[in-house]
Amino acid sequence: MMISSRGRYALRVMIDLAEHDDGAYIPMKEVAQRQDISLKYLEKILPQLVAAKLVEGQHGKGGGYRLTRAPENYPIGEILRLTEGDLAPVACLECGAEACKRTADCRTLPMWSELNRRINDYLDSVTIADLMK
Amino acid sequence: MMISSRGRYALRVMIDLAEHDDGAYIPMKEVAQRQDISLKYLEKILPQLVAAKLVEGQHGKGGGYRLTRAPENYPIGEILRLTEGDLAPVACLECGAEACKRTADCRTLPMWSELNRRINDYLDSVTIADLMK
DNA sequence: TAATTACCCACTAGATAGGTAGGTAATATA
DNA sequence: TATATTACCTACCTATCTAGTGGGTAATTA
Repeated sequence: MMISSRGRYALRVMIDLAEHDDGAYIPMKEVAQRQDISLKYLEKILPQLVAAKLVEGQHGKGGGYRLTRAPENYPIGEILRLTEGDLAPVACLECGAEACKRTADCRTLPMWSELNRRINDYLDSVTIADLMK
Repeated sequence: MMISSRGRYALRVMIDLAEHDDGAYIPMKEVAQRQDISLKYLEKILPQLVAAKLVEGQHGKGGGYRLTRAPENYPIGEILRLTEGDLAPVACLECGAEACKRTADCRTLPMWSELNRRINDYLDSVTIADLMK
């Protein structure tokens, strides 16, 4: 399995924020209840989304989170690459991967590259707006 | 990351057997040396390939392994689904997965299904013959 | 000032990956 | 028949990762 709970939860939070967006901040407590996800666990994921400016957080009463873009401007691939670290199907295609010595005449590398391209292309062709009710 | 060493090694063994096929059995000791993979680890993978009749094994001197089909009749997807257990990108699409209660109106399930379809379709469109030198 | 909310840090149980060690069973050859 | 060779089997190990929990602090509003 390729996509962990972290990435799937991030996606569900973003969709939830999009579907309940009325301009106000939405506290994560509400999202956690609606989505039936541990609030504590979400609190570890959200700061990463804030740092990447996918959402903005506001402290205090009346605070919470809110999207920074229109839903159609969030490609799913962007959210997953951020939260999962990478979507590469094999280790040698991961971002910081050190070149393996077999790279030059590796029989399988071209196939992995093409698979990687297809996965990313598809996930970048879908947006949050496509997944809303 | 989605494809573990187990699946990648299985693939490299199959390609090695295909490239060195002269009708005789090829001992795994040779393959392990050529591919620079732990023989002990390969010995844990091969019985699974034998059980699925992807290769046949022969004991004793002059023994080893040999492909049971022509290289163009091995879709990569078949080998990987066997050795990896599953290629599903998310847990809820795995073979023995119990239905999650959100399935009915899950926003993300259709996307995961389509991704799953694309991954399997591509990997089934490539064969061992395509990966040989 | 009190309540609320984001955010930070440390810890943990369980699962999995990627092996290693030490054998036994089957087969060919001398 | 003896020996070497090879597949194949069982048990074990260690490091890493996942999906959390617990206990706070900082910022903001009412």
